[in-house]
Amino acid sequence: MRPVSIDVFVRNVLIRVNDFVTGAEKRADDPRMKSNTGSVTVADVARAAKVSKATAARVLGGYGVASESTREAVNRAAAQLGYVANDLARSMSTGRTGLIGVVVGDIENAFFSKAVRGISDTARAAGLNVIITNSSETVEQEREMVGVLLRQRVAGLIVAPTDSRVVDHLQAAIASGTPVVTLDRDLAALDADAVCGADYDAARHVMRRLQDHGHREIAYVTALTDPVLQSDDLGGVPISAVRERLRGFVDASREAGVAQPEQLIFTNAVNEDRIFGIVATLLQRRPRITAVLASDSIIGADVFRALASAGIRIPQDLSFVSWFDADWTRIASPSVSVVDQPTYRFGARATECLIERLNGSTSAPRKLQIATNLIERGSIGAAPGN
Amino acid sequence: MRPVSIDVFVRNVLIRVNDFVTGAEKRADDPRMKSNTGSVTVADVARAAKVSKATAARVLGGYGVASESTREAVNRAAAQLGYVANDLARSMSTGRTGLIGVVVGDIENAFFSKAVRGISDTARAAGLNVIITNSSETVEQEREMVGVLLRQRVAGLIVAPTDSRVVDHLQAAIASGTPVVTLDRDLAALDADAVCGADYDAARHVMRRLQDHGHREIAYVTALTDPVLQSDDLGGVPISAVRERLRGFVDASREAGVAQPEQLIFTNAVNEDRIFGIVATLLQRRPRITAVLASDSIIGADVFRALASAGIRIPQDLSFVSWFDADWTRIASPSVSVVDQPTYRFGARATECLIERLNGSTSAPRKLQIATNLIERGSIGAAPGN
DNA sequence: ATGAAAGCGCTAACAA
DNA sequence: TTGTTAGCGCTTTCAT
Repeated sequence: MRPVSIDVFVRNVLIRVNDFVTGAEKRADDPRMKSNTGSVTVADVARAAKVSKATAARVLGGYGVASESTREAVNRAAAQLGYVANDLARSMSTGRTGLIGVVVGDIENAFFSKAVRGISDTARAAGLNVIITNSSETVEQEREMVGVLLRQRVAGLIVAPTDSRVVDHLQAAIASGTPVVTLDRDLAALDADAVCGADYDAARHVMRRLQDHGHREIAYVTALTDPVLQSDDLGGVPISAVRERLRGFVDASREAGVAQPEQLIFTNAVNEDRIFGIVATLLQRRPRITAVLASDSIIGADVFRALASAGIRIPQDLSFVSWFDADWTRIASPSVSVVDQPTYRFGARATECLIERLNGSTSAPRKLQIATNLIERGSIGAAPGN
Repeated sequence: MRPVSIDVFVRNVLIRVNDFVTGAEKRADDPRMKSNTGSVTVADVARAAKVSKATAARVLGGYGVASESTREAVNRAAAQLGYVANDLARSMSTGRTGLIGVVVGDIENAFFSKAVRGISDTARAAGLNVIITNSSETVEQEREMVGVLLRQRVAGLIVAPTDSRVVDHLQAAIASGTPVVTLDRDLAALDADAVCGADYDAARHVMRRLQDHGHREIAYVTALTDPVLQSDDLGGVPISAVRERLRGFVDASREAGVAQPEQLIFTNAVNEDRIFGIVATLLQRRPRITAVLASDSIIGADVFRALASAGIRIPQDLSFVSWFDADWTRIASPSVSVVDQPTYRFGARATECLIERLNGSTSAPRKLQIATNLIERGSIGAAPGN
């Protein structure tokens, strides 16, 4: 027989909970009446199960030991009262939150949402939860989000940093004991693990392929703003992934005998209008540009449309390659050749790195390069005779 | 002159922090040596600023009052020590976390990532933070994630529920005082606010449009599994959005004189292979199917490719409409007409609803319908003579 | 304007 | 195996 008195008491409590909605006064008949969160605590469960708080906590928290009978009694009481553990309190005591903080540039970008999936899956498998935030590719928001996550006391941080010149907030995080792994982008000035694509190699590989098809005047379209490209070399480019691609592009062009490859970099591809404008000017250029590289799939999509609406035939008139294997690249006609970035794996590896750090690894920062291969589809053809 | 002693002390501390990396022993010269998180606390700041804990907490927490001079002293000390507030402790005391929990079906789906963006923006504007989780469209994971969020003591929940027959976990959340708003899908059995698209109307509108073009034999492709469609009516369909679209589809078909519209519903469109198979059988049917509706943009993308690879010309041979204005629909050739679901707005409105509840609103659950309009592009044409 | 002390819900010694 | 007692870092009366 179950202890009937408890059942009755429970019903009473539940009714009260419903009556007052917030549950703030659910224990109105309890002289202490202190609860501000309105939730059932270990103390409540302990009382109902007629054991000490510590004992109840042990079985509820799954640590320490307890006899089968008390274990049962506590669990029953917990179930009846609708006990929900308070992870905040638990974290306070243990000093561990089991939370991983993530800051991506743009969650709407398939590149990142796929990476986030990789992070979530890997983290969950390790018993960690994930908080995802967005920087909108601005340092201000990035800094703010890092602050929010640090105040939430995340165990570690995975960040796709917006600007390699701004590392103080991440440096501070590391210094205070919160490991950081950067995603897709490496920060030379930061002693942190980094998981990136092999962007330089990928760019060179694409260029070689194009050059094999007779292309020389190849354009590169990027969201980068003008000013950062002013400097002689590419040192000013604030995102390593972009910089490495550009370096690969420039080196390969130069080796193929292009005198001024920098002039074939088209910047400010930040929205549809800009991109249509870029494509228009790009098509005017003489000697004729015979191939175009898009720095990411968002840009690529608009470049493709601009090209199509300008009546350009791919690949007869012009060859085209985009970074990232987005959905649209297989639906486009012709289907678009892409540099496949396995971003799910980026996320998974980054999380694994972070977990190693959480387990105490203090080895030198590791800079991981994930191989990216060129998926050839229908958008690369021979350079038209010029 | 700054108090030099503090500066020196600070350096000392900082050096130690770096030496020991975790910072766990940073106050090794402090006899208490109790810190397990390794972070600077209000007590540390108070001591450095030579004020009481309460005073330091007041200025650091931005509540209560303090004289300009102490305010300054405290802030300086905090900056020098690298104080980072502990939101866990803060939440413990105040009983409020300022966190919104979100459970979506699939973060990789642009539909949801856009909604998530709407949620994040709106939440942040209200000073709330967001935890995003994934159910992978399974009830088990949905339940688990709701549990995680509840234990994290989120202030409220926004959920895209996977199965309208499983509401106990959400019911429990509401009963214990955590408001819930469902996104994209309504749960008849749950007394919660819901923000959905006007799916029934949208389906009827698309159908009317198609019928105006002479179409009668119109197919509907959905990820729904067979069994749930067994019942006579559509009552068994576990996702309201899908159900409403199907109802609209069936009603409109019937009104146009189609005897058995249910037979034009093609189920199990869960992956590329299945969808190519579905399209193959769909094309065999006689009388000939002249138009196809895809239940979402993931399905739509594969249907479009299957159609294309089968050599079907759109819209001459067949008209095609997909739900959701995904990227690929404008890149496809012809561009695809879509039912535009402003999911950013779905997310924003859902968050607004939730915030109203957090502010104490106890009005009856509101079921919001966001209008969805048909964006006509190039994939709808006259039905070919049959 | 400032300080002392209690407490949020939990875990973690230490005893019994 | 179980209970007692201190905290975790913060907020919040209540005095001063």
